[in-house]
Amino acid sequence: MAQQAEPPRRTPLSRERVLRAAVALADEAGIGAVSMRRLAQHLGVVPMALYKHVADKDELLDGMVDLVLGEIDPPLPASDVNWQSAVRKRLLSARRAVLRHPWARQAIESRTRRTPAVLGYMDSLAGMFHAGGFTADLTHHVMHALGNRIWGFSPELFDEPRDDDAPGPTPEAQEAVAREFAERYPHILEIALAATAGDPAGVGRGCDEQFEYEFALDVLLDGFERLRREGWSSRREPSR
Amino acid sequence: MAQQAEPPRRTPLSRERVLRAAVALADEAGIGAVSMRRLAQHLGVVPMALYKHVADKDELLDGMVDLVLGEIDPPLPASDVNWQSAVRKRLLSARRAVLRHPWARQAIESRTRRTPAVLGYMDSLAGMFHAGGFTADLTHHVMHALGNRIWGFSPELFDEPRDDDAPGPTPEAQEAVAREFAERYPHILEIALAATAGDPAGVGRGCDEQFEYEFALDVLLDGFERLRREGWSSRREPSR
DNA sequence: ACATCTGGTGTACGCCGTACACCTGCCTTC
DNA sequence: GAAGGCAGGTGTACGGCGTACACCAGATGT
Repeated sequence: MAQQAEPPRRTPLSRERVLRAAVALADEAGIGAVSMRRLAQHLGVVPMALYKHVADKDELLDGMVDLVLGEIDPPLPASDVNWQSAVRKRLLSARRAVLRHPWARQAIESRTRRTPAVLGYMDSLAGMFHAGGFTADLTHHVMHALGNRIWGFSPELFDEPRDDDAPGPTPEAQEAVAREFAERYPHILEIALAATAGDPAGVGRGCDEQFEYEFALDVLLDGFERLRREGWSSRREPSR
Repeated sequence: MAQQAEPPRRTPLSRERVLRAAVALADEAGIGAVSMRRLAQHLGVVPMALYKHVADKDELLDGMVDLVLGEIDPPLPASDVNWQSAVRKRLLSARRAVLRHPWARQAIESRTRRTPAVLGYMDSLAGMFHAGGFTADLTHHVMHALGNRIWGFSPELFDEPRDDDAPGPTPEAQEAVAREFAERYPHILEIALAATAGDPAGVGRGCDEQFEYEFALDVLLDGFERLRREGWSSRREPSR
Protein backbone atom coordinates (compact mmCIF):
# COMPACT_ATOMS: atom_id res chain seq x y z
CA MET A 1 0.00 0.00 0.00
CA ALA A 2 2.01 2.86 -1.27
CA GLN A 3 -0.27 5.81 -0.56
CA GLN A 4 -3.44 5.00 1.39
CA ALA A 5 -6.02 5.69 -1.31
CA GLU A 6 -6.15 9.46 -1.21
CA PRO A 7 -7.52 10.41 2.18
CA PRO A 8 -10.55 12.56 1.31
CA ARG A 9 -8.84 15.80 2.31
CA ARG A 10 -11.91 17.92 2.54
CA THR A 11 -11.25 21.59 2.13
CA PRO A 12 -11.49 22.79 5.71
CA LEU A 13 -14.52 24.61 7.02
CA SER A 14 -14.46 28.32 7.64
CA ARG A 15 -17.01 30.85 8.74
CA GLU A 16 -17.24 32.03 5.16
CA ARG A 17 -17.83 28.53 3.81
CA VAL A 18 -20.42 27.76 6.47
CA LEU A 19 -22.37 30.94 5.78
CA ARG A 20 -22.24 30.50 2.02
CA ALA A 21 -23.46 26.94 2.32
CA ALA A 22 -26.28 28.10 4.57
CA VAL A 23 -27.33 30.71 2.04
CA ALA A 24 -27.21 28.16 -0.76
CA LEU A 25 -29.26 25.73 1.28
CA ALA A 26 -31.84 28.38 2.11
CA ASP A 27 -31.98 29.45 -1.53
CA GLU A 28 -32.83 26.00 -2.74
CA ALA A 29 -34.82 24.52 0.12
CA GLY A 30 -36.18 27.48 2.06
CA ILE A 31 -35.12 29.00 5.35
CA GLY A 32 -37.11 26.33 7.18
CA ALA A 33 -34.74 23.70 5.86
CA VAL A 34 -31.74 25.41 7.40
CA SER A 35 -31.03 23.49 10.56
CA MET A 36 -27.60 23.03 12.04
CA ARG A 37 -27.86 19.33 11.41
CA ARG A 38 -28.93 19.58 7.81
CA LEU A 39 -26.40 22.26 7.05
CA ALA A 40 -23.65 20.10 8.53
CA GLN A 41 -24.77 17.22 6.37
CA HIS A 42 -24.54 19.38 3.27
CA LEU A 43 -21.00 20.27 4.25
CA GLY A 44 -20.09 16.63 4.88
CA VAL A 45 -19.41 17.28 8.49
CA VAL A 46 -20.84 16.49 11.89
CA PRO A 47 -23.29 19.05 13.30
CA MET A 48 -21.12 20.17 16.17
CA ALA A 49 -18.32 21.10 13.80
CA LEU A 50 -20.30 24.19 12.79
CA TYR A 51 -20.05 25.56 16.29
CA LYS A 52 -16.36 26.10 15.80
CA HIS A 53 -17.27 28.75 13.23
CA VAL A 54 -20.52 30.28 14.42
CA ALA A 55 -21.51 30.74 18.04
CA ASP A 56 -25.05 29.48 17.58
CA LYS A 57 -27.88 29.43 15.14
CA ASP A 58 -28.76 33.06 15.70
CA GLU A 59 -25.31 34.07 14.64
CA LEU A 60 -25.61 31.85 11.60
CA LEU A 61 -28.76 33.67 10.55
CA ASP A 62 -27.17 37.05 11.21
CA GLY A 63 -24.26 36.03 9.03
CA MET A 64 -26.57 34.92 6.25
CA VAL A 65 -28.34 38.28 6.32
CA ASP A 66 -24.98 40.02 6.22
CA LEU A 67 -24.07 38.11 3.10
CA VAL A 68 -27.26 39.28 1.40
CA LEU A 69 -26.62 42.85 2.51
CA GLY A 70 -23.20 42.52 0.93
CA GLU A 71 -24.90 42.15 -2.42
CA ILE A 72 -26.33 45.67 -2.25
CA ASP A 73 -24.53 47.99 -4.65
CA PRO A 74 -22.31 50.46 -2.86
CA PRO A 75 -23.54 54.02 -3.28
CA LEU A 76 -22.08 55.70 -6.33
CA PRO A 77 -20.11 58.65 -5.06
CA ALA A 78 -21.98 61.88 -5.70
CA SER A 79 -23.17 60.75 -9.07
CA ASP A 80 -26.73 61.88 -8.55
CA VAL A 81 -28.11 65.32 -8.94
CA ASN A 82 -30.67 64.94 -6.16
CA TRP A 83 -30.97 62.92 -3.01
CA GLN A 84 -34.21 61.33 -4.13
CA SER A 85 -32.79 59.43 -7.06
CA ALA A 86 -29.72 58.45 -5.06
CA VAL A 87 -31.78 57.02 -2.21
CA ARG A 88 -34.18 55.46 -4.64
CA LYS A 89 -31.39 53.62 -6.46
CA ARG A 90 -29.93 52.37 -3.24
CA LEU A 91 -33.23 51.05 -1.94
CA LEU A 92 -34.04 49.39 -5.23
CA SER A 93 -30.64 47.76 -5.20
CA ALA A 94 -31.34 46.47 -1.71
CA ARG A 95 -34.62 45.20 -3.00
CA ARG A 96 -32.94 43.33 -5.82
CA ALA A 97 -30.57 41.69 -3.37
CA VAL A 98 -33.38 40.62 -1.06
CA LEU A 99 -35.53 39.31 -3.88
CA ARG A 100 -32.66 37.15 -5.05
CA HIS A 101 -33.05 35.25 -1.78
CA PRO A 102 -36.70 34.60 -1.07
CA TRP A 103 -36.01 33.73 2.55
CA ALA A 104 -34.15 36.97 3.23
CA ARG A 105 -37.22 39.07 3.93
CA GLN A 106 -38.36 36.87 6.76
CA ALA A 107 -34.84 36.43 8.06
CA ILE A 108 -34.28 40.18 8.19
CA GLU A 109 -37.59 40.73 9.93
CA SER A 110 -36.79 38.17 12.57
CA ARG A 111 -33.28 39.40 13.36
CA THR A 112 -32.81 41.84 16.20
CA ARG A 113 -29.02 42.14 16.32
CA ARG A 114 -27.53 44.95 14.34
CA THR A 115 -24.36 43.62 12.80
CA PRO A 116 -21.73 45.92 11.32
CA ALA A 117 -23.14 45.18 7.88
CA VAL A 118 -26.57 46.34 9.00
CA LEU A 119 -25.19 49.41 10.70
CA GLY A 120 -23.01 50.25 7.73
CA TYR A 121 -25.95 50.15 5.38
CA MET A 122 -28.11 52.26 7.66
CA ASP A 123 -25.30 54.71 8.15
CA SER A 124 -24.70 55.20 4.48
CA LEU A 125 -28.40 55.76 3.96
CA ALA A 126 -28.53 58.35 6.72
CA GLY A 127 -25.50 59.96 5.08
CA MET A 128 -27.40 60.26 1.80
CA PHE A 129 -30.22 62.13 3.49
CA HIS A 130 -27.71 64.31 5.24
CA ALA A 131 -25.98 65.12 1.98
CA GLY A 132 -29.38 65.94 0.52
CA GLY A 133 -29.90 68.70 3.01
CA PHE A 134 -31.87 66.86 5.69
CA THR A 135 -31.32 67.76 9.30
CA ALA A 136 -30.31 64.87 11.52
CA ASP A 137 -33.68 65.19 13.20
CA LEU A 138 -35.63 64.86 9.99
CA THR A 139 -33.33 62.10 8.74
CA HIS A 140 -34.12 60.12 11.84
CA HIS A 141 -37.84 60.33 11.31
CA VAL A 142 -37.86 59.70 7.59
CA MET A 143 -35.84 56.54 8.10
CA HIS A 144 -38.43 55.40 10.59
CA ALA A 145 -41.10 56.29 8.07
CA LEU A 146 -39.46 54.17 5.41
CA GLY A 147 -39.58 51.26 7.81
CA ASN A 148 -38.94 47.94 6.19
CA ARG A 149 -38.72 49.60 2.81
CA ILE A 150 -35.17 50.33 3.89
CA TRP A 151 -34.47 46.66 3.32
CA GLY A 152 -36.09 46.58 -0.06
CA PHE A 153 -39.42 45.16 0.91
CA SER A 154 -42.68 46.07 2.43
CA PRO A 155 -45.28 43.65 3.72
CA GLU A 156 -47.14 41.74 1.07
CA LEU A 157 -50.59 42.38 2.37
CA PHE A 158 -52.54 40.52 -0.22
CA ASP A 159 -50.24 37.71 -1.19
CA GLU A 160 -51.46 34.22 -1.62
CA PRO A 161 -50.67 32.13 1.42
CA ARG A 162 -49.12 29.23 -0.45
CA ASP A 163 -51.78 26.74 -1.34
CA ASP A 164 -49.90 23.62 -2.35
CA ASP A 165 -51.20 20.09 -1.91
CA ALA A 166 -54.89 19.91 -1.00
CA PRO A 167 -57.33 17.99 -3.19
CA GLY A 168 -58.92 21.11 -4.63
CA PRO A 169 -62.56 21.98 -4.01
CA THR A 170 -65.27 21.32 -6.53
CA PRO A 171 -66.18 24.18 -8.86
CA GLU A 172 -69.55 24.75 -7.22
CA ALA A 173 -67.96 24.84 -3.79
CA GLN A 174 -65.53 27.43 -5.08
CA GLU A 175 -68.46 29.38 -6.47
CA ALA A 176 -70.17 29.34 -3.10
CA VAL A 177 -67.02 30.49 -1.34
CA ALA A 178 -66.59 33.29 -3.85
CA ARG A 179 -70.16 34.43 -3.34
CA GLU A 180 -69.79 34.50 0.39
CA PHE A 181 -66.53 36.36 0.08
CA ALA A 182 -68.14 38.98 -2.12
CA GLU A 183 -70.85 39.49 0.45
CA ARG A 184 -68.66 39.61 3.50
CA TYR A 185 -65.71 41.52 2.12
CA PRO A 186 -67.10 43.72 -0.64
CA HIS A 187 -64.35 46.31 -0.45
CA ILE A 188 -61.56 43.82 -0.67
CA LEU A 189 -63.22 42.29 -3.68
CA GLU A 190 -63.55 45.70 -5.22
CA ILE A 191 -59.90 46.59 -4.91
CA ALA A 192 -58.91 43.12 -6.02
CA LEU A 193 -60.99 43.53 -9.14
CA ALA A 194 -59.47 46.94 -9.75
CA ALA A 195 -56.06 45.32 -9.68
CA THR A 196 -56.99 42.97 -12.51
CA ALA A 197 -58.87 45.52 -14.59
CA GLY A 198 -62.16 43.93 -13.68
CA ASP A 199 -61.27 40.36 -14.58
CA PRO A 200 -62.53 38.13 -11.76
CA ALA A 201 -60.44 35.20 -12.96
CA GLY A 202 -57.24 37.06 -12.23
CA VAL A 203 -58.04 37.90 -8.65
CA GLY A 204 -56.00 35.16 -7.10
CA ARG A 205 -52.85 36.10 -8.93
CA GLY A 206 -51.51 38.52 -6.39
CA CYS A 207 -50.13 41.98 -6.83
CA ASP A 208 -47.33 43.52 -8.77
CA GLU A 209 -45.06 43.85 -5.78
CA GLN A 210 -42.50 45.88 -7.62
CA PHE A 211 -45.14 48.43 -8.51
CA GLU A 212 -46.50 48.52 -4.97
CA TYR A 213 -43.05 48.92 -3.56
CA GLU A 214 -42.20 51.84 -5.81
CA PHE A 215 -45.61 53.42 -5.29
CA ALA A 216 -45.21 53.49 -1.54
CA LEU A 217 -41.59 54.51 -1.81
CA ASP A 218 -42.50 57.48 -3.98
CA VAL A 219 -45.34 58.61 -1.74
CA LEU A 220 -42.88 58.60 1.12
CA LEU A 221 -40.01 60.23 -0.76
CA ASP A 222 -42.31 62.94 -2.10
CA GLY A 223 -43.59 63.61 1.39
CA PHE A 224 -40.02 63.73 2.71
CA GLU A 225 -38.99 66.25 0.10
CA ARG A 226 -41.94 68.45 0.98
CA LEU A 227 -41.00 68.35 4.64
CA ARG A 228 -37.39 69.13 3.90
CA ARG A 229 -38.36 72.13 1.79
CA GLU A 230 -40.63 73.39 4.52
CA GLY A 231 -37.78 73.20 6.99
CA TRP A 232 -39.70 70.69 9.06
CA SER A 233 -38.46 70.06 12.57
CA SER A 234 -39.83 67.68 15.14
CA ARG A 235 -39.61 70.33 17.85
CA ARG A 236 -40.38 67.72 20.40
CA GLU A 237 -40.83 68.72 24.00
CA PRO A 238 -37.74 67.66 25.96
CA SER A 239 -39.96 65.87 28.48
CA ARG A 240 -41.12 62.35 27.58
CA MET B 1 -65.90 7.36 51.85
CA ALA B 2 -69.06 9.17 51.08
CA GLN B 3 -68.10 11.20 48.05
CA GLN B 4 -64.67 10.52 46.59
CA ALA B 5 -62.98 13.75 47.65
CA GLU B 6 -64.37 16.10 45.05
CA PRO B 7 -63.16 14.87 41.68
CA PRO B 8 -61.41 17.97 40.31
CA ARG B 9 -64.15 18.60 37.75
CA ARG B 10 -62.11 20.93 35.58
CA THR B 11 -64.17 23.26 33.53
CA PRO B 12 -63.90 21.67 30.12
CA LEU B 13 -61.60 22.99 27.45
CA SER B 14 -62.89 24.91 24.48
CA ARG B 15 -61.29 26.67 21.57
CA GLU B 16 -62.04 29.94 23.30
CA ARG B 17 -60.42 28.85 26.55
CA VAL B 18 -57.38 27.46 24.77
CA LEU B 19 -56.82 30.65 22.79
CA ARG B 20 -57.33 32.90 25.80
CA ALA B 21 -54.89 30.85 27.83
CA ALA B 22 -52.37 31.05 25.00
CA VAL B 23 -52.71 34.83 24.85
CA ALA B 24 -52.32 35.07 28.62
CA LEU B 25 -49.26 32.85 28.51
CA ALA B 26 -47.71 34.90 25.71
CA ASP B 27 -48.50 38.12 27.55
CA GLU B 28 -46.66 37.05 30.64
CA ALA B 29 -43.87 34.86 29.29
CA GLY B 30 -43.39 35.89 25.67
CA ILE B 31 -44.43 34.22 22.48
CA GLY B 32 -41.40 31.96 22.68
CA ALA B 33 -42.82 30.36 25.80
CA VAL B 34 -45.98 29.33 23.99
CA SER B 35 -45.49 25.69 23.13
CA MET B 36 -48.25 23.16 22.91
CA ARG B 37 -46.78 21.33 25.85
CA ARG B 38 -46.40 24.32 28.08
CA LEU B 39 -49.81 25.67 27.19
CA ALA B 40 -51.35 22.31 28.02
CA GLN B 41 -49.59 22.34 31.36
CA HIS B 42 -51.02 25.77 32.13
CA LEU B 43 -54.45 24.42 31.39
CA GLY B 44 -53.89 21.34 33.56
CA VAL B 45 -54.24 19.04 30.63
CA VAL B 46 -52.17 16.69 28.52
CA PRO B 47 -50.63 18.25 25.37
CA MET B 48 -52.63 16.23 22.88
CA ALA B 49 -55.87 17.46 24.39
CA LEU B 50 -55.31 20.81 22.71
CA TYR B 51 -55.54 19.21 19.31
CA LYS B 52 -59.20 18.58 19.88
CA HIS B 53 -59.69 22.35 19.75
CA VAL B 54 -57.06 23.66 17.36
CA ALA B 55 -55.78 21.83 14.31
CA ASP B 56 -52.13 22.57 14.94
CA LYS B 57 -49.84 25.22 16.30
CA ASP B 58 -50.24 27.46 13.29
CA GLU B 59 -53.95 27.61 13.87
CA LEU B 60 -53.32 28.38 17.51
CA LEU B 61 -51.19 31.36 16.52
CA ASP B 62 -53.78 32.51 14.01
CA GLY B 63 -56.43 32.33 16.70
CA MET B 64 -54.31 34.34 19.08
CA VAL B 65 -53.88 37.06 16.48
CA ASP B 66 -57.62 37.05 15.86
CA LEU B 67 -58.22 37.65 19.54
CA VAL B 68 -55.95 40.68 19.45
CA LEU B 69 -57.66 41.96 16.32
CA GLY B 70 -60.93 41.63 18.18
CA GLU B 71 -59.73 44.30 20.56
CA ILE B 72 -59.63 46.92 17.82
CA ASP B 73 -62.47 49.39 18.20
CA PRO B 74 -65.15 48.96 15.56
CA PRO B 75 -65.33 51.93 13.22
CA LEU B 76 -67.73 54.58 14.44
CA PRO B 77 -70.41 54.89 11.79
CA ALA B 78 -69.95 58.04 9.75
CA SER B 79 -68.92 60.08 12.76
CA ASP B 80 -65.96 61.68 11.05
CA VAL B 81 -65.97 64.61 8.73
CA ASN B 82 -63.06 63.36 6.63
CA TRP B 83 -61.59 60.02 5.74
CA GLN B 84 -58.21 60.91 7.15
CA SER B 85 -59.28 61.23 10.75
CA ALA B 86 -61.47 58.14 10.45
CA VAL B 87 -58.63 56.00 9.11
CA ARG B 88 -56.22 57.53 11.55
CA LYS B 89 -58.42 56.66 14.52
CA ARG B 90 -58.85 53.13 13.33
CA LEU B 91 -55.15 52.55 12.82
CA LEU B 92 -54.28 54.06 16.17
CA SER B 93 -56.84 51.79 17.79
CA ALA B 94 -55.22 48.83 16.10
CA ARG B 95 -51.92 50.07 17.38
CA ARG B 96 -53.23 50.24 20.92
CA ALA B 97 -54.47 46.66 20.67
CA VAL B 98 -51.15 45.40 19.34
CA LEU B 99 -49.12 47.28 21.91
CA ARG B 100 -51.17 45.69 24.67
CA HIS B 101 -49.64 42.37 23.59
CA PRO B 102 -45.93 42.77 22.98
CA TRP B 103 -45.73 39.48 21.10
CA ALA B 104 -48.50 40.40 18.67
CA ARG B 105 -46.31 42.35 16.29
CA GLN B 106 -44.05 39.41 15.60
CA ALA B 107 -46.95 37.00 15.49
CA ILE B 108 -48.78 39.08 12.92
CA GLU B 109 -45.66 39.42 10.82
CA SER B 110 -45.10 35.69 10.80
CA ARG B 111 -48.67 34.69 9.93
CA THR B 112 -49.57 34.11 6.32
CA ARG B 113 -53.14 32.88 6.62
CA ARG B 114 -55.82 35.48 6.34
CA THR B 115 -58.50 34.58 8.82
CA PRO B 116 -61.97 36.12 8.68
CA ALA B 117 -60.91 38.51 11.43
CA VAL B 118 -57.99 39.69 9.32
CA LEU B 119 -60.11 39.97 6.20
CA GLY B 120 -62.86 41.78 8.05
CA TYR B 121 -60.47 44.37 9.35
CA MET B 122 -58.87 44.91 5.97
CA ASP B 123 -62.26 45.13 4.33
CA SER B 124 -63.55 47.75 6.71
CA LEU B 125 -60.40 49.77 6.12
CA ALA B 126 -60.80 49.55 2.37
CA GLY B 127 -64.39 50.63 2.87
CA MET B 128 -63.24 53.75 4.69
CA PHE B 129 -61.04 54.75 1.79
CA HIS B 130 -63.88 54.05 -0.58
CA ALA B 131 -66.25 56.20 1.43
CA GLY B 132 -63.62 58.92 1.40
CA GLY B 133 -63.73 59.12 -2.36
CA PHE B 134 -60.87 56.82 -3.29
CA THR B 135 -61.14 54.68 -6.38
CA ALA B 136 -60.72 50.98 -5.83
CA ASP B 137 -57.47 51.20 -7.72
CA LEU B 138 -56.04 53.89 -5.51
CA THR B 139 -57.37 52.22 -2.39
CA HIS B 140 -55.48 49.10 -3.32
CA HIS B 141 -52.19 50.90 -3.65
CA VAL B 142 -52.51 53.08 -0.60
CA MET B 143 -53.19 50.02 1.52
CA HIS B 144 -50.02 48.50 0.18
CA ALA B 145 -48.24 51.74 0.94
CA LEU B 146 -49.40 51.68 4.51
CA GLY B 147 -47.89 48.25 4.82
CA ASN B 148 -47.55 47.04 8.35
CA ARG B 149 -48.85 50.32 9.63
CA ILE B 150 -52.23 48.79 8.89
CA TRP B 151 -51.65 46.61 11.93
CA GLY B 152 -50.62 49.47 14.14
CA PHE B 153 -46.91 49.06 13.93
CA SER B 154 -43.97 49.69 11.73
CA PRO B 155 -40.53 48.21 12.14
CA GLU B 156 -38.54 49.50 15.06
CA LEU B 157 -35.38 50.23 13.19
CA PHE B 158 -33.31 51.53 16.01
CA ASP B 159 -34.58 49.65 18.99
CA GLU B 160 -32.28 48.13 21.50
CA PRO B 161 -31.89 44.40 20.89
CA ARG B 162 -32.61 43.37 24.45
CA ASP B 163 -29.40 43.34 26.41
CA ASP B 164 -30.22 41.45 29.59
CA ASP B 165 -27.72 39.40 31.57
CA ALA B 166 -24.09 39.93 30.53
CA PRO B 167 -21.51 41.11 33.05
CA GLY B 168 -21.34 44.63 31.64
CA PRO B 169 -18.18 46.04 30.05
CA THR B 170 -15.84 48.34 31.89
CA PRO B 171 -16.35 52.08 31.40
CA GLU B 172 -13.18 52.47 29.36
CA ALA B 173 -14.17 49.59 27.12
CA GLN B 174 -17.53 51.27 26.60
CA GLU B 175 -15.72 54.48 25.79
CA ALA B 176 -13.60 52.73 23.19
CA VAL B 177 -16.62 51.11 21.62
CA ALA B 178 -18.39 54.47 21.49
CA ARG B 179 -15.41 56.10 19.83
CA GLU B 180 -15.19 53.42 17.19
CA PHE B 181 -18.92 53.65 16.60
CA ALA B 182 -18.68 57.39 16.10
CA GLU B 183 -15.94 56.88 13.54
CA ARG B 184 -17.57 54.09 11.62
CA TYR B 185 -21.18 55.20 11.71
CA PRO B 186 -21.10 58.98 11.94
CA HIS B 187 -24.50 59.51 10.43
CA ILE B 188 -26.25 57.10 12.72
CA LEU B 189 -24.62 58.79 15.65
CA GLU B 190 -25.76 62.14 14.34
CA ILE B 191 -29.40 61.19 14.04
CA ALA B 192 -29.27 59.42 17.36
CA LEU B 193 -27.95 62.57 18.99
CA ALA B 194 -30.64 64.61 17.28
CA ALA B 195 -33.22 62.34 18.84
CA THR B 196 -31.95 63.12 22.33
CA ALA B 197 -31.45 66.83 21.79
CA GLY B 198 -27.70 66.34 21.77
CA ASP B 199 -27.41 64.43 24.99
CA PRO B 200 -25.04 61.49 24.34
CA ALA B 201 -26.12 59.74 27.53
CA GLY B 202 -29.62 59.27 26.20
CA VAL B 203 -28.63 57.62 22.95
CA GLY B 204 -29.31 54.10 24.06
CA ARG B 205 -32.83 54.85 25.17
CA GLY B 206 -34.53 54.14 21.89
CA CYS B 207 -37.08 56.16 20.00
CA ASP B 208 -40.49 57.49 20.74
CA GLU B 209 -42.25 54.84 18.75
CA GLN B 210 -45.61 56.50 19.02
CA PHE B 211 -44.21 59.65 17.49
CA GLU B 212 -42.46 57.74 14.72
CA TYR B 213 -45.57 55.81 13.96
CA GLU B 214 -47.73 58.90 13.67
CA PHE B 215 -45.06 60.72 11.70
CA ALA B 216 -44.90 58.04 9.04
CA LEU B 217 -48.64 57.61 9.08
CA ASP B 218 -49.18 61.31 8.44
CA VAL B 219 -46.62 61.46 5.65
CA LEU B 220 -48.46 58.62 3.99
CA LEU B 221 -51.97 59.94 4.63
CA ASP B 222 -51.00 63.39 3.37
CA GLY B 223 -49.53 61.85 0.25
CA PHE B 224 -52.67 59.75 -0.24
CA GLU B 225 -54.91 62.80 0.02
CA ARG B 226 -52.82 64.61 -2.56
CA LEU B 227 -53.10 61.69 -4.96
CA ARG B 228 -56.83 61.44 -4.43
CA ARG B 229 -57.30 65.12 -5.14
CA GLU B 230 -55.23 64.82 -8.29
CA GLY B 231 -57.44 61.99 -9.47
CA TRP B 232 -54.46 59.65 -9.52
CA SER B 233 -54.86 56.39 -11.35
CA SER B 234 -52.36 53.61 -11.76
CA ARG B 235 -53.14 53.28 -15.43
CA ARG B 236 -51.13 50.13 -15.53
CA GLU B 237 -50.59 48.35 -18.81
CA PRO B 238 -52.84 45.29 -18.94
CA SER B 239 -49.85 43.12 -19.84
CA ARG B 240 -47.71 41.87 -16.96
C1' DA C 1 -80.07 -1.05 27.02
C1' DC C 2 -76.93 -0.13 23.92
C1' DA C 3 -74.43 2.48 20.35
C1' DT C 4 -72.32 6.71 19.22
C1' DC C 5 -70.00 10.71 19.77
C1' DT C 6 -67.00 14.13 22.21
C1' DG C 7 -63.03 15.15 24.40
C1' DG C 8 -59.11 13.89 27.41
C1' DT C 9 -55.00 10.32 27.78
C1' DG C 10 -50.53 7.75 26.95
C1' DT C 11 -47.07 6.43 24.19
C1' DA C 12 -43.98 7.08 20.66
C1' DC C 13 -41.39 9.11 16.71
C1' DG C 14 -38.39 12.10 14.52
C1' DC C 15 -36.73 16.46 14.54
C1' DC C 16 -34.34 20.34 16.76
C1' DG C 17 -30.23 23.22 19.20
C1' DT C 18 -26.31 22.55 21.69
C1' DA C 19 -23.29 21.17 26.16
C1' DC C 20 -19.34 18.50 26.98
C1' DA C 21 -15.66 15.34 26.60
C1' DC C 22 -12.71 13.64 23.32
C1' DC C 23 -9.41 12.99 19.61
C1' DT C 24 -6.14 14.26 15.86
C1' DG C 25 -2.90 16.43 13.21
C1' DC C 26 -0.42 20.72 12.59
C1' DC C 27 2.68 24.60 14.45
C1' DT C 28 5.72 26.43 17.69
C1' DT C 29 9.51 26.27 20.62
C1' DC C 30 13.41 24.42 22.43
C1' DG D 1 13.41 15.88 16.35
C1' DA D 2 10.72 15.70 20.73
C1' DA D 3 7.26 18.08 23.51
C1' DG D 4 3.52 20.81 24.09
C1' DG D 5 -0.29 23.57 22.74
C1' DC D 6 -4.10 24.46 20.12
C1' DA D 7 -7.47 24.80 16.27
C1' DG D 8 -10.84 22.18 14.42
C1' DG D 9 -13.56 17.91 13.59
C1' DT D 10 -16.09 13.91 16.35
C1' DG D 11 -19.45 11.23 19.32
C1' DT D 12 -22.62 11.01 22.66
C1' DA D 13 -26.24 12.74 25.15
C1' DC D 14 -29.97 15.74 26.96
C1' DG D 15 -34.07 18.15 27.03
C1' DG D 16 -37.41 20.33 24.24
C1' DC D 17 -40.45 20.51 20.35
C1' DG D 18 -44.89 19.28 17.22
C1' DT D 19 -47.91 15.79 16.49
C1' DA D 20 -49.57 10.81 14.67
C1' DC D 21 -52.09 7.15 16.51
C1' DA D 22 -54.47 4.07 19.50
C1' DC D 23 -57.14 4.20 23.38
C1' DC D 24 -60.71 5.15 26.79
C1' DA D 25 -64.43 7.50 29.87
C1' DG D 26 -68.43 9.64 30.33
C1' DA D 27 -72.40 12.07 28.30
C1' DT D 28 -76.05 11.70 24.94
C1' DG D 29 -79.44 10.04 21.72
C1' DT D 30 -82.50 6.13 20.61
